[in-house]
Amino acid sequence: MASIEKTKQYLTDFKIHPSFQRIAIMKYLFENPVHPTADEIHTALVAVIPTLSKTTVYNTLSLLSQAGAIKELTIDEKQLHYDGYIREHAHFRCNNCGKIIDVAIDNDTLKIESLEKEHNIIITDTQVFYKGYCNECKNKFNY
Amino acid sequence: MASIEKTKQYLTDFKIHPSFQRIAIMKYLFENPVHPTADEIHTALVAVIPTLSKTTVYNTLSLLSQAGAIKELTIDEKQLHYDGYIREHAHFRCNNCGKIIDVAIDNDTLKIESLEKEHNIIITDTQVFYKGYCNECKNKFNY
DNA sequence: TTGTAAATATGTAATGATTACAAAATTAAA
DNA sequence: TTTAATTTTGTAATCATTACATATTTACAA
Ligand SMILES: [Mn+2]
Ligand SMILES: [Mn+2]
Ligand SMILES: [Zn+2]
Ligand SMILES: [Zn+2]
Repeated sequence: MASIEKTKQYLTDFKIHPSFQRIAIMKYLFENPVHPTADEIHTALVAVIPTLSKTTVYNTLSLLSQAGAIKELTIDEKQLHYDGYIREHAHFRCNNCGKIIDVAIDNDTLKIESLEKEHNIIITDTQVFYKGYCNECKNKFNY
Repeated sequence: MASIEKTKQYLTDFKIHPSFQRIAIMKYLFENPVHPTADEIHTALVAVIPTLSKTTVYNTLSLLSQAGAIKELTIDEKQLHYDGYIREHAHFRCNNCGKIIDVAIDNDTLKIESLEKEHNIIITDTQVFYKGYCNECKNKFNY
C-alpha cells in the first residue's frame, strides 16, 4: 500500500516532477508487482482516470525507466513489461500462461566488475530471465 | 566455416528437414555470430538467393528456435536477435551502437535446480543480458 | 493577480516488426 | 506418372510503440 505521499517522494528522489498521472502510474506499479505491460496499466488506470491517454502511459514509462525509477523487462517476445521493484532480482516467465514471477538472485554471482575489466565495457543494467512452466501449468505438459 | 554438409547434418540431428533455404539460414548464423535480426539475415541472403522471401526467414527462425537449434534473444526492445551458438553463455548489448557480444557465464551460478525446487517450476531456458557501453562507445559517454 | 513561457498530457496518425493466410512450387511416395 | 504432403512465396493484416501537433496545466515574472 504505497501512499500517494510516499510515491510523490519516490519520484522526486529520481528528479521526476510528480504529476497526477505519473504518481498514478508509479503507484500502480508499486501496488501491482505482477510486471504489467503498458496496455495493462492503461486499462486498469483509465477506469479510475478516464482521461488518461495511452500516450501518457508510454511516455511516463519511458521517463521512469530512463531515470532508473522502474525496470523495463524484455523477457517477452511481444511486449515490454514493467517492474516498480528495482532491487536486483531475476524473473521467471511461464511459456504457457505468461505469468512473470520474481526469483531471487545472488547479487555477486554475475561478476559485473570482472566482466567489465575483461571486455573493457561499462555495465549499467543486468537482466536474468528464466523461462519454462509454472507450478500451475507444468502438469499440462507432461512434466 | 561451416560446410553445407555439416549444416545439413546439424539440422537433421534436430529432426529438421534440411531444405535449401533452411541450410542457407542456419549456415549464415554459424558463419556470422553477431546475433543478427531476421531482417539482417534476409538482406544478407537475398543477395545470394534472390527468391528468398522474408516470410521464409521468419518461419525458419521460429522453426529452428522451437527445435532448440538456435536461440532467440529478447535483449533488444525493438527486434528479436538470433544466435546459432546454443551453448550456455550470456550477452552484452551496447546501448549506443547496438552491438551484441558473447560473455562467458558460469553454468552453475544460475542454480537452476534449486530454483525449480523452490518455486515448483520447470526451467527450460535461461538468458542473461548485460547492457551498457562497449569499449568503442564508452568514451563518448564520460565513462 | 495577470500574462507568458515551459512543462505535461492528449488524440490521432504513422511506423515497423511480426504474423496470418492463401496460392504456388517443390518434394515424397504411392 | 498421380497424388498427397511439405515447403516457400507474396501480400495483407496485426498490433505494440512512436511521432507529432494540439491542448491543457503549471511555473513564475511583471
Ligand atoms: Mn520483478
Ligand atoms: Mn551469443
Ligand atoms: Zn503458467
Ligand atoms: Zn558500442
